[in-house]
Amino acid sequence: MSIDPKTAMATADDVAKLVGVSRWTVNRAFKPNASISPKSRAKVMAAAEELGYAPDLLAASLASDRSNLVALLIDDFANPHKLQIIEQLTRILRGHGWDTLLVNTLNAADAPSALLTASQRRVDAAVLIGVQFNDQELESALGARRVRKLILFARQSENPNTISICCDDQAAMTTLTDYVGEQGYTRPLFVAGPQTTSAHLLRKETFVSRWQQVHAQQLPFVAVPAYDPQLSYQAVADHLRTDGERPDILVCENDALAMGAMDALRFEFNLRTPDDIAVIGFDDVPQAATPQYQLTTYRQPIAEMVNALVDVLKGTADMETLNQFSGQLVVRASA
Amino acid sequence: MSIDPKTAMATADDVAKLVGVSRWTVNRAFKPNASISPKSRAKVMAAAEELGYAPDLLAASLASDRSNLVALLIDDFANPHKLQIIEQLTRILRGHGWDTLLVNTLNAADAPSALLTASQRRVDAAVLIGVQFNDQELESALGARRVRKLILFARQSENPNTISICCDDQAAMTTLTDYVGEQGYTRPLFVAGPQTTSAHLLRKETFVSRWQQVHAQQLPFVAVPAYDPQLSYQAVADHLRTDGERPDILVCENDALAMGAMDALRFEFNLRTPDDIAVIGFDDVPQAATPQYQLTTYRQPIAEMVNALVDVLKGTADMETLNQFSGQLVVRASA
DNA sequence: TTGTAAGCGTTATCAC
DNA sequence: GTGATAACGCTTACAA
Repeated sequence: MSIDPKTAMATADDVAKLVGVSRWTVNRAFKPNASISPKSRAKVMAAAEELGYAPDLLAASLASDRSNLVALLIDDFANPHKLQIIEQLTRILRGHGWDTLLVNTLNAADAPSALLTASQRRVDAAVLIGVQFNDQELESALGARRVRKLILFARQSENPNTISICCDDQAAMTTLTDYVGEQGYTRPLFVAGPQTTSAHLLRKETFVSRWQQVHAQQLPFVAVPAYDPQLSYQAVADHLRTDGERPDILVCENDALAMGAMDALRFEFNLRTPDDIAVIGFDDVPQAATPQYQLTTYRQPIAEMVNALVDVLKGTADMETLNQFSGQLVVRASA
Repeated sequence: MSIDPKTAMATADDVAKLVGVSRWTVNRAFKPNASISPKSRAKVMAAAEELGYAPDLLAASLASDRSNLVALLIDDFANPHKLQIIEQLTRILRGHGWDTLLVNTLNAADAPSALLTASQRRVDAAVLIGVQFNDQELESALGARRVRKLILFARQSENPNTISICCDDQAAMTTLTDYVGEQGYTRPLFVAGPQTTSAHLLRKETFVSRWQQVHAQQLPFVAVPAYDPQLSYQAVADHLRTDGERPDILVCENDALAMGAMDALRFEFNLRTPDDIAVIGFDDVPQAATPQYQLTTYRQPIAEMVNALVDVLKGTADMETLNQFSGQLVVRASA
């Protein structure tokens, strides 16, 4: 059943003994740029192979105070965009030598405890992605103080103790707002996510203020309690059923909401997109490109942002531009 | 920017000094069932709070040889079912005190290296979920004998050195096959995933042999190179375009393939489901329940299976029943 | 290029 | 209930 190694795991000392060198030499053989003769290294590596030795990363982390571990905190698994981000983050980080601890923070109340766990594992950084964790809670959480680097990914923050790697949401949303105007839509309905933190409010407020500035018109909106297509479906269906004036476009905070909204239009009201009501999203998830959605949306440069995260970890990042990434509007049939 | 604790992190010794007890007493205060007086514990906890102390899990793992870490190896991020499994695994494991290392194994060749990394972090177990990793490769990776427990989740294995936590796929597929027959379908087309390992072939072979046994009829199939709806869309579209006889039902190895297949029917051929061609899947992903799919499928008891994984980690599992879970057919409109 | 000594912060085990 | 000793396997400095 279980693979119980009969003999204890080989250590650097065992290898050293076998080769007839010091433990340090064994260690150097495993360091890329260590000063060691090719001959010694070859001998060490051969012996290591024979004994099945590989350096113990736990002991290494303890001694060096660098874990090469990053904690990824997520609480929002209904949004398919998260799967994309997880994929890219884990892949690119691993390519640069970091492993990823995935922590499912059940809800906002659980986030401080998740952060504490991460700090106890001595992660080099904790990356919060979409976690409902407002700046105030962040400030007071013990875990937050214990974590070396606290990084908000794809989300802005006003907290000076955190590093925010994200698009310029205002700029992105302005692009999108102007596009909606140019296309001739006149009665937008904004479909927003949870209205819990200032960061969550940003896209909506940018859209609303920009629209009012140009069209001098109050805007209705729907608030969905989570970035979950099914909840969006319900909220949009309820709203359209009760509210009098029918919008001509649904401007959605992200694709998860947009897809649910579009489904509601089609299956609850038999409305076509974009002929009856247009829909526009944010994120460009894979499903957005499928024939049933053909969703017009805004794509963030995730890979670039992850590479910036790597720079932050290495300490070589340009901190000024970290929250100024810009993506692109992806125009499809839905709006 | 980063939250560099000005003072070094407090250790158990610091707390001990402040309280005026020994380091071991501090440690006991943090152990649930340690023999320590409530008074001592309270004093220790107060001091710990003051100093921002929390036990270092790295040092604890090193000393105790138990990491409370599980590595999750995944190489298949296009399948939305993975997100569900990840969510439940991370949540339930965390509830029992295990953290999860998420390793993105880029491809089959990369899996041994991912396993090595995990072992170097001294994980208590490595869980392979959907990794294209055949039994032979498994065997050689196991040769290193570095991972304590190697667990295949939601997949069968013939390798006696691994622990397989999964449904009885033959039984499940037989249920499904019989349902298809009972519904009166006569010309099934099987939509299969990668034909790389024996485990991947299992569902298809079960369906084919069961069908032939009852209907004495050869069965066509399509092989999709990955569990990706988009690739399934293409493969199914190509097949239906070239092949003469039109099937009356697509039996898909899982929902990811089924959704792509259904999209192809609708958008490439303007065929309706189930009137023109029915579709049946496996997994019951959230999208399967949406109005556009209404997918008939088979749901595995993921939460139960994860709880079994916890038992395996604790060493309290009944090893006999680990690969005998049974799920249920979820009948919706698609077949 | 190679070796030595002194930690890193815990836990296991035994004594008191 | 509490305290002390010896690991755990590596890294950092420095010496040879």
